[in-house]
Amino acid sequence: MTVSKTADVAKPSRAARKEPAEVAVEAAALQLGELSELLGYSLKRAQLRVFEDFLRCVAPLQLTPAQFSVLLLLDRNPGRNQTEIANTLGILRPNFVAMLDGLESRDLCTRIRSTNDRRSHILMLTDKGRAVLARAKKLVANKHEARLNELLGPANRAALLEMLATIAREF
Amino acid sequence: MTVSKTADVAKPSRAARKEPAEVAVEAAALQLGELSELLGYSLKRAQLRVFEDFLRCVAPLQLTPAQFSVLLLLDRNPGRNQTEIANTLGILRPNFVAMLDGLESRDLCTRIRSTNDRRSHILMLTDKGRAVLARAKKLVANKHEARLNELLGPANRAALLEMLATIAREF
DNA sequence: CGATATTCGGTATAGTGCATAACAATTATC
DNA sequence: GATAATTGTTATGCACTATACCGAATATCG
Repeated sequence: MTVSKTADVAKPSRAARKEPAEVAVEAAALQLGELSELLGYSLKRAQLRVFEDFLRCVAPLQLTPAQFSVLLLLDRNPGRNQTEIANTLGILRPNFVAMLDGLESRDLCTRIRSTNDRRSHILMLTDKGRAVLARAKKLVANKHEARLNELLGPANRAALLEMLATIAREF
Repeated sequence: MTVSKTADVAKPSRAARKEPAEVAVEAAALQLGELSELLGYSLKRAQLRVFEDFLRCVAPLQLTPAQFSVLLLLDRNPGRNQTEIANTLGILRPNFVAMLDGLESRDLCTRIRSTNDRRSHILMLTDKGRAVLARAKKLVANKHEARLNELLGPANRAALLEMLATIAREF
């Protein structure tokens, strides 16, 4: 469809009349050109794919990558408040409120008013939160990361991770 | 960070308000734990950094990564319509309209009603568009990608690009 | 041919992510 | 004790994304 007059490859002209059995010509693939050399382009495309697959793999638990990262951080860092967790994840405090509301309403974590500083809320995983996190970890490891390992191989996957961390840290 | 893309708005000064706060005690760093092994996490963080740097490097031309990719595609694929360009970049047609409006209002490209199919708009770079693209390419190559080469080394950068492309293609 | 379906660009709209300003309560500073 | 800073929060705006729908033009097919 959309046969361009300047197109390089055209169907051999069956010109006079339209033949019904002629399947529509698939448009020629566009040339990406320098785009395929642009790191940001591949980076974003890959990121979208990976997040997409993450969501699929962990769909039974209804966790987004961001929510999963929060649960992981809470498990690893008990006794921290909202600001500390949000800062570590690069989430702005105002935007972290609604996110925590969601997790707390699902009984995955709780806010506890600190006795030291009654302004701050100490965040804790609930038992259910720990259970969900454990299940999520397994899904991620066995379905998500395993698939990446299969695609790239363990060595390449490790190298990729290292380079991405370097960029995130030092770029 | 937070480089506004929409208009001539200058970047909000970072230290405008909060200069004197030279904090003495920084809170102990949180443990990332399994987060550092999660590819999607590093992937997104790296992508944000790379886009941020892209915006900085190409700031004189006021081009976002998405706009740059459109100009690149138009240059490489003359005679294509909006749907083809948008599809190639993973942009939905409705969202591509405003984007083209912006580029066209800056006289970087034009929509030309196709004579073959009067529904479709053939997209073309203007002379100014080609000039801006040429300048943008230099900025990206000399400032942006050069910095990545410096950080990773040419071989690693190529390997990274290849793996990201593989993920974007086959994952 | 003519009726129907499809495609194209476009509008409207809703959801989400991200950023800033401002506020009450609390704590730190001097 | 007066002032400044911090914490969680609300409100708000902007950009990006996704879907439904529309008129015009074209394709399909009886």
